Amino acid sequence: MKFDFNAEYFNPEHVLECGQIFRFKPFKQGYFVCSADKACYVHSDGVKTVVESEDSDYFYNYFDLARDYSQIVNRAKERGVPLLTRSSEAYKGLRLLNQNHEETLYSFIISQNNNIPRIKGIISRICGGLGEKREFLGEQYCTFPSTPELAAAGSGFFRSAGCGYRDVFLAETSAKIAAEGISHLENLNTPQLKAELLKYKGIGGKVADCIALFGFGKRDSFPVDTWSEKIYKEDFDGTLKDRTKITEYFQSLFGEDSGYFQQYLFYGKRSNL
DNA sequence: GCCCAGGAGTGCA
DNA sequence: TGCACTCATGGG
Repeated sequence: MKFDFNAEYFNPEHVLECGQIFRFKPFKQGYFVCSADKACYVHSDGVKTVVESEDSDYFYNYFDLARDYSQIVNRAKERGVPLLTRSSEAYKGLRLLNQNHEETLYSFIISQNNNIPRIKGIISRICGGLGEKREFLGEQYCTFPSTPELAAAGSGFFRSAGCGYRDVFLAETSAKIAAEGISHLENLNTPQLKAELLKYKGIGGKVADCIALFGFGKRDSFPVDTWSEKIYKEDFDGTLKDRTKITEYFQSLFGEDSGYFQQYLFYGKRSNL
């Protein structure tokens, strides 16, 4: 099955390269993208962006296609912040993904104090070791392991996959979720969800914000990492040092647009816009 | 060899 | 509460 969408506000490169997703690779004329136990092929000619998969409904929601991003970009430009104006114009094809809860949670535990290429490698090895092998469009891929499979693997597996000291975080948190489930995380507001996420080993403020934003659709989240800190100092003349307070500063400034604007800024800053 | 990466846990004052 | 220290690992 395939469907297409206006490419102006759906650019595969912008969506995938902005740091919210770690399981994708160049494929044919676009990208091969994996999410949970599914895969799709997304490509664009600049006019139409096409998504091919075995589950159109899943990927229509995954790419957040029910939302009008032209209004978000317009609101970003109205802020009068030079970096935000440049970034939202240059990357107006960026969209926030609606990712799987558990894949997002484990992936961002791995992301702490780590760089994106290495994060991709680690997650790829975890999926290769524990996931189910499948094929789509003649391309082999592996599903993201279930929580019970991760919990059964133990810290030794995570260490061998290259997780480093994060091995025990993944082992403990997957065991806790295997025992308790995560259904209690649904239908919470953003502060409530963040407070619950902070109870897991390996999840601090920044990672909780990323999980809330990318895995639970909490668009009023504003993750603050080393890049956001740099943006705060250089582009907002900020003087606060506490990352929690920097997060609160941006949330009070951007409100319900926090998550979108954070991604424009993050991607723009990393791209040296 | 050093510094950095989408940071967080721990110990100590 | 605040702050310094430490934690694997690979790239530049």
